[in-house]
Amino acid sequence: MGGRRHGAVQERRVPVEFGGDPVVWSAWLYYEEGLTQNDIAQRLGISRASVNNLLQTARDTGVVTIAVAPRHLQTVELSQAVTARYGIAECLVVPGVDGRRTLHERIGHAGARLLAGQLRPDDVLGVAWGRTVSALAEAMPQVDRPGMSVVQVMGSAVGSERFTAELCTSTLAGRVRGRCIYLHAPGIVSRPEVKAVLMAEPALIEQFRIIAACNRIVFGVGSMQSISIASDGGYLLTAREANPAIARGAVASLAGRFIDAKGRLVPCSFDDRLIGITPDAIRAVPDRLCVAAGPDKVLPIRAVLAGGYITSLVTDEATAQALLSQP
Amino acid sequence: MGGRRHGAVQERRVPVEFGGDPVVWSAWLYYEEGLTQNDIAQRLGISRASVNNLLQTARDTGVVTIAVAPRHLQTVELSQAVTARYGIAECLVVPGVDGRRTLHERIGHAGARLLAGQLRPDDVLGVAWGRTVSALAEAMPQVDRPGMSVVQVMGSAVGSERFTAELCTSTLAGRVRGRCIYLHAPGIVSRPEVKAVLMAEPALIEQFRIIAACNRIVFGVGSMQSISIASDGGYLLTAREANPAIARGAVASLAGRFIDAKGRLVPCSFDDRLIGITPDAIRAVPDRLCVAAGPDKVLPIRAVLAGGYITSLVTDEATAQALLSQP
DNA sequence: GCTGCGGGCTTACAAATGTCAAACTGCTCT
DNA sequence: AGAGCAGTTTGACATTTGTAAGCCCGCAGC
Repeated sequence: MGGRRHGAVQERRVPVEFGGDPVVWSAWLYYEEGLTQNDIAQRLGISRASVNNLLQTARDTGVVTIAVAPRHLQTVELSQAVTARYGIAECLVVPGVDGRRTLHERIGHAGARLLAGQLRPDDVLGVAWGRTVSALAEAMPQVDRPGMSVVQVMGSAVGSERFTAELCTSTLAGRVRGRCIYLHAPGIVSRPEVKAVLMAEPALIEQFRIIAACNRIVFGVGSMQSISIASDGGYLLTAREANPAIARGAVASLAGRFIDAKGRLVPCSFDDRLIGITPDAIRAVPDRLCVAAGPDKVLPIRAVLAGGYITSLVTDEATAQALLSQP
Repeated sequence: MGGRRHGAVQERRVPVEFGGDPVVWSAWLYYEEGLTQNDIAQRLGISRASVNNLLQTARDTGVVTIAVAPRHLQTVELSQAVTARYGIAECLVVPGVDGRRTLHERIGHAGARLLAGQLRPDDVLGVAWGRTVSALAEAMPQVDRPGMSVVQVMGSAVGSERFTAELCTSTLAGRVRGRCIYLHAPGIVSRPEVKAVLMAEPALIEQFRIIAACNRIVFGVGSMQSISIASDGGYLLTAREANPAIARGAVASLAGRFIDAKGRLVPCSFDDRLIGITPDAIRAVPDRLCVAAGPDKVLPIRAVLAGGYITSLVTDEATAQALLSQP
């Protein structure tokens, strides 16, 4: 009632002269002019709660950007130590907190920030598959890069719908408002012959041509322990198939392929049934961002670092520390 | 005491592993992880007030960036109307508020934001002189553009120390961490011969070569009413010198020269005693940002718009409205 | 060794902000 | 016309944040 009367008494809410989007106005008045939400509410003839909502919207839609410059995070000692020791271009180490967000979400968030700062207008960005990559896509701020292409680099899973390769790709493409290019093929097929047939398809040949043109790629890395989880999703492999690889030294899975502690490919029975980017092709991409953290990821991360698959790493405090303790 | 005892009892917070700058750390936890200042204080083992201070520092030093995307401000109808009607590339209209900041400060602030978003690594930025330009320089956020040059395009005044051309230039150069290039000459000299002598100096020839190389320029615009003010500063002209020009239709001063309502140069007795960029040279710069607002600036802004001296305009609500009302 | 001084940290308080259930709008459908 | 409904907006409240006066500590001078 107070509000109603107030409004009725005199002012034309959002009056004629009030030229535009109240979201933009309030964002400006609040973040740039330093007015309080109260002042703004009065000016606009709406309640303070509404102003609060407008500001929320402004943040959500990217009208205002609040960001910690990633280069400052890199000044943290841990980051620099990792960068120096493993000879990569950059490393982001996020603080280990025990809030309600999962580790994946926090790493993904940081990765998104880093990525957002790096994207150039005409980038061709390859996107792999995984829980952390998915979190990264979700956390990606809205940035306009209409000239960009976002490319799915691993075939699709059949199982769970929440972390599919397509979803990672399309979410990310949406956030940058770029072109979204799917890989229309299963991630793993039943027989090598099927793969051979598919790979001969013009559509797939074209797709792999685009994949080879990526100048940037985002991926996670799997531990051998998580293979069983992956198989739950019906995606990749059963532990039965993985065991022989483990026996031959495999410590990590990178885009579905196994590598050993030195980063060397461990050839496997199912390699010729996988459809997706190869580790060698990853290494050919100029900027290669790996997002991964957790105790079980320490060895895998070491492996991809050793293999030279990474130029940028996003991880957390504990994992970084483990990476730095004696091999 | 709570705090003291607590700290003494057991833990080294901010432990060895705490790799870095508490400013960066708290900024990340607060702005990216969404923890409250309380949570952070606990984690870091300091008081919440200190965390608040750290965050303040983080904002001041540019560790976190909070910005309203200028392109959203442009969506405000007024901006669009001005852009359409006068055929310029962009126009920023800031809300008219009656806070404690002056009009100059608010316009300068907005201009700074716009400029910050436009600057490219190798820009050569020309800087004129004026109250609003000065405010722009002060409000400029810290951005690293080490490859940039910032060039003074008008000779120096003798009078007041607060708004000198050198100060505008050097402040701006400092904010972008670019090279600062002064114009070592008076803005106006006593006799044409003096100007001729100066302009033959190799140092000045070089300077004007650099000025001609600007790909971007920032300037204000003077009204004929403000001439008397300018003369107070001992800078430009006396009303006595200006009057004949007014009689011949001058409505605005642009970098010391007078122009009429159509934007045409009004030749004056003192033109050959002014040292600085010419209006024609301004028009040769690709990106030309004009910052100006106020009732007395409406005619002058119309004039520079008519003359095609502007590609980007920053002004306020009232001025934009006046610009849009029938000529 | 005592005393006075400056910087930074803290405590306590006042102001500003976020949240949520309830009220209100502008619709559509009967 | 009236009821029902989805999406906003609002007022009240609990939490979070900003701030300023005071405290503590290390240091220089006596």
